[in-house]
Amino acid sequence: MTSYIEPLAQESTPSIIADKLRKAIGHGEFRPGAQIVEADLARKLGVSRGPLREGMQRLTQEGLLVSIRNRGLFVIDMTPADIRDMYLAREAIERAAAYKILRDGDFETVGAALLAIVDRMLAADGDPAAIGELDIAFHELLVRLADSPRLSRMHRTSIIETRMCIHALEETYLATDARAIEHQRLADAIRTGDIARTDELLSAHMDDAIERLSNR
Amino acid sequence: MTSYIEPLAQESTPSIIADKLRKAIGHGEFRPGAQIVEADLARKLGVSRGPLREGMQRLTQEGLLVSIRNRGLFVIDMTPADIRDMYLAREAIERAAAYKILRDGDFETVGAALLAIVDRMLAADGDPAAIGELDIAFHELLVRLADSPRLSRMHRTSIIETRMCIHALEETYLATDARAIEHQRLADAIRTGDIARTDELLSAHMDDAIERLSNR
DNA sequence: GGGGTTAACATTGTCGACAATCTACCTTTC
DNA sequence: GAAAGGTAGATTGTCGACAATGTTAACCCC
Repeated sequence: MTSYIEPLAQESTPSIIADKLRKAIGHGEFRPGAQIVEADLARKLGVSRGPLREGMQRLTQEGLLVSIRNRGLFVIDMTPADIRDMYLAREAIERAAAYKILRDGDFETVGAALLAIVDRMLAADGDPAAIGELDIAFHELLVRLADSPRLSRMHRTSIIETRMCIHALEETYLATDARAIEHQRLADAIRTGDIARTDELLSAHMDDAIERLSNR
Repeated sequence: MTSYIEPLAQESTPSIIADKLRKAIGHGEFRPGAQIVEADLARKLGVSRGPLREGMQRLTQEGLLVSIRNRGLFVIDMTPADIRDMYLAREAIERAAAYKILRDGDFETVGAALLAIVDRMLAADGDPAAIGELDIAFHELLVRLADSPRLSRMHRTSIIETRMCIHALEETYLATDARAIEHQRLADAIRTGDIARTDELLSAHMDDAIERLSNR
């Protein structure tokens, strides 16, 4: 049971703006390489340029936007090298998360929760968009259940970048059951507490993803 | 040879401010838990509150500052749980960096460069401040030589947090040769390309650090 | 004396305006 | 005709002022 009495965290305007921008970028509302024009966006969001700029600085810090002085802010354009680097970072984070869960977490419960997502993937019956979302949900849940503020924060950025990639090539996105099976094996390894196998599967999983995204 | 002709990256004011703030926090100029008063700081830095706020948003995103709405920004106070979480993240990053170097980098050169730092640690002859700086330099170099923008960016935040911890208890900081030896073993493992041993030593190294910082 | 209300102060949040800079196009010159 | 120079437009960078909010302390009432 969670108490109703908890410190109420009023989010600051810049953080709300940052969230909205992240979603927009992840869902392809801003194309990679596109310029973010402050005045336009401020008008659309109904705020002035000040808070908007503050929010955009957050995304710049995360590496989702790149700043060119006196020119403006641009959405990052993921080169093949960027994709590899992003998966390197994601693997580092998710490995640490899995390791923490396996070592001093309730890996059986976590594994079961992950398998529930796999079930929904299998039920999605080849719908690329749905499977893509569930794929991301799987990895988000894995890191969230590791209960590490730092890993979660770092992971969030990687997830947005993953979304960008998936969105950029949704049409050529392979939505076979193979994806679901891969996740199922991983969840099973976690559920049974098999560290070595989890490590191996996670590593292979990332390599597969790079492979898929590079051969477009 | 590096060419003199290269794209000149003019850093934006917020990013310069963010750098200065990171240094100040890392070196204990702002104590953990202290409030950052915008007007004062803006005057000291010779800028207006606008760019300053943008820079501070970056540190908020990194988790170095926490924002309480209408109250202000405060330097993070590292609880024991935070220290553990920080080392979890640092280990994840440095492991990935070491792994990348060992797998497809020039691990002999990297190992040699790291050993050079160890030599300076041994030559520092027990000076806590010098050894602390070299300790950090060792880990910074390790990640930098992995040549991964994302790992480097994530690592930078962790390093500031490490600095905060070291600075907070510099007086009780153990400056024995044991620290240098630990790093020496690690550098040697990398130089000889021994993945398993690097993994093991890195993990033990982080556990040691947590141990040291928790038993104050 | 404890609890509640009120007023003054300090600090942050937001905005609009102006200055600095860059890009693109047009003009001039050889 | 091509290159250099100049100009207009658009966009970002910076600032100062004002509004909103929270805190503190004094004061009053019970």
